[in-house]
Amino acid sequence: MDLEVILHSTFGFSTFRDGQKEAIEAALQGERVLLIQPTGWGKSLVYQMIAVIRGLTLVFSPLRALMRDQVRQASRRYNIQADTVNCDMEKAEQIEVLERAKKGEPQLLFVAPERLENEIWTQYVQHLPIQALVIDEAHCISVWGHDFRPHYRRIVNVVQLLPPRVPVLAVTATAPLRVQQDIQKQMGGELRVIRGMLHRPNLELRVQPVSGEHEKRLWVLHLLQNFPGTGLIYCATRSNTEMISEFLAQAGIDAPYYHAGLDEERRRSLEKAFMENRLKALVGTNALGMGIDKEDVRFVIHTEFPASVLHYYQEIGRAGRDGKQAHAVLLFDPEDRCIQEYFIRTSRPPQEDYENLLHLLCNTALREKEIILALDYTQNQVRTMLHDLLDQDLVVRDSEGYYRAKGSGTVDFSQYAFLYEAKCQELETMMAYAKARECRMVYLRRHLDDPSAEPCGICDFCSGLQLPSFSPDFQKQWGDFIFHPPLDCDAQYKKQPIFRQGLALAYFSGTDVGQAVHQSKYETGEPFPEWLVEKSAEVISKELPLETIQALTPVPSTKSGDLVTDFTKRLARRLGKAYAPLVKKVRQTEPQKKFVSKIQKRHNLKDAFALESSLASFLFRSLLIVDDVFDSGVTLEEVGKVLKKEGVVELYAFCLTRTQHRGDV
DNA sequence: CGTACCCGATGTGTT
Repeated sequence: MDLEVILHSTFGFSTFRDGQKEAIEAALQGERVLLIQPTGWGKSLVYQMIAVIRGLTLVFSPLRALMRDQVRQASRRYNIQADTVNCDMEKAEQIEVLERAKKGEPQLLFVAPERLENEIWTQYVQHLPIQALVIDEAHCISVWGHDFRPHYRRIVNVVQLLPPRVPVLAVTATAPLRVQQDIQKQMGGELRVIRGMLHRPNLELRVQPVSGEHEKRLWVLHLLQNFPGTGLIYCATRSNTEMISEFLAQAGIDAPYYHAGLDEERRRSLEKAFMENRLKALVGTNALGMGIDKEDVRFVIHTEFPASVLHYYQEIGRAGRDGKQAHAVLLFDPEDRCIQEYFIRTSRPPQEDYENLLHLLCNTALREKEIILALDYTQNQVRTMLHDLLDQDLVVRDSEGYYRAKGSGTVDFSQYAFLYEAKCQELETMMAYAKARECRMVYLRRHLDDPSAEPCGICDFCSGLQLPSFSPDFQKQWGDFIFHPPLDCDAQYKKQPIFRQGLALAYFSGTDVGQAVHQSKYETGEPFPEWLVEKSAEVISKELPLETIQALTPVPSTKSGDLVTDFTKRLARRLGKAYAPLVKKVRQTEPQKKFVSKIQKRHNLKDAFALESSLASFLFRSLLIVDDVFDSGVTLEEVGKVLKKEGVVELYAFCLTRTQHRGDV
């Protein structure tokens, strides 16, 4: 078999890159190959060629968007038969593809690891003539497989079904030894590891020490005004992406926020706009990632450091793929470790939850969905626990998806404690990057176990160059920004959005507004202080179309002397608007637990509100509904619906505070 | 206070 001939005839290249041929040959000879090379090096060609030579090649891929791109690229560019099975397809469509695969027709078949427990899939899998198996973005096994996406630890089950010497290949840009070991477990045998050099000679690495979000904002704006081209801005939380994006908008820079809370359509349209250079930047959480395939990203700025060096290298790796000069700036504030520690802490539920779950499954066999409802945990929590219990052989899952406890065993948490320590260590290593007294690129590469690392010559350590700072005038011009978080009021009533617009004065946590609300609400019971009325009035006058709003309505409570009622009265007076308590609470609702799902909140509040006076639509076309804390938005929705039903046309919402956690869990 | 996939329950509107 002459690989060069195929390279030329199918792919149109005349020579292989260093390591490509080695990887292909090793895999074809039945070795288990882990190929580590930076993005853009040509890892897909390696498995595409294996597929061309061997036939039906099963590829595990982490994202549907990635699968789509790969199918398109393989079939359009190289005329390779490529297919995918995923949840945006109808059942019949899935069966069609699997029937074709049974006959060995597609050369490439892309699936997510979660496919493994799909009923249709399990019926077909024994009959598929799989000639090779590939794990794309294999670091996901380690980064996600331990908790977030446990199906990444089930890949080995498929590998073990394959006849011996069937090629098994894993590819990624980042696999330090710990990750390599996790990958090896899933590949089920001795690994041939091919490590390329992770040097990115055109990436200029910089660290800028900062303190607090005020200073960070100024730096981000300053950098954006000075960097040419387009880039990415990474934040640790969704709310920070929204804040940064709004700040930049006020400075005239179009850099929308991007995170997993946006719907698919919005995400795709942002990606497209970014690709077409219609945006200066995208401000995103780590959702901004593997789907972004743009050659000329000129800069990546981090407003908070990520969880590990691996994460950081992956994220900055999206800059400068075209080989031209690109910047990677980390705005470093050691205080930001708290948020990463929070993510580490909560990546697994507390021990007692495992015991509750195990206890529940002793008596009855339940499906995942039923467990979620019975115990009121999130899907992630339940899934993580179930897979841990499956691994420990304490629970079994039948073919219909029912889980039951096996007997009387106890959960062993020692492994998870070990993992916790490893993650903390990786966070330390990331933080030490900011303080490192050596070439930044060398530091990153060494911690990714890249064997050869020469100083890059262009990072701040090598070059001795710091980023030029901004002037006092600049600081004066942009320094007084205060963020008023928008409220996601996208719920519909009769195809119309219930609210035209919603606004909070500030976030609940970490702000003086939040503290004042907390104090009145949970400690003193005293009315909200007057400065809250004043600030609210200022913001409402500025941000909402006050002239069209006719009156203010409080979200009602069954309590008398309610804080919100009192506050709304004072606010209405201050704004010179009518105070109109049009809605009343008609029954007592359950006191809220800390984390309940949106569905349960809706259930709790259903028909809890009714019209106080039938004059609403007669008197008012346009109302502002006022509350103290915006959490999931369900309360506002319910109150809004009552008024909409009565014919009030325009509704606006104002809350003193908005929580930062998601209400949709 | 963040990441995805999958699947079936629920709600809304049309014929």
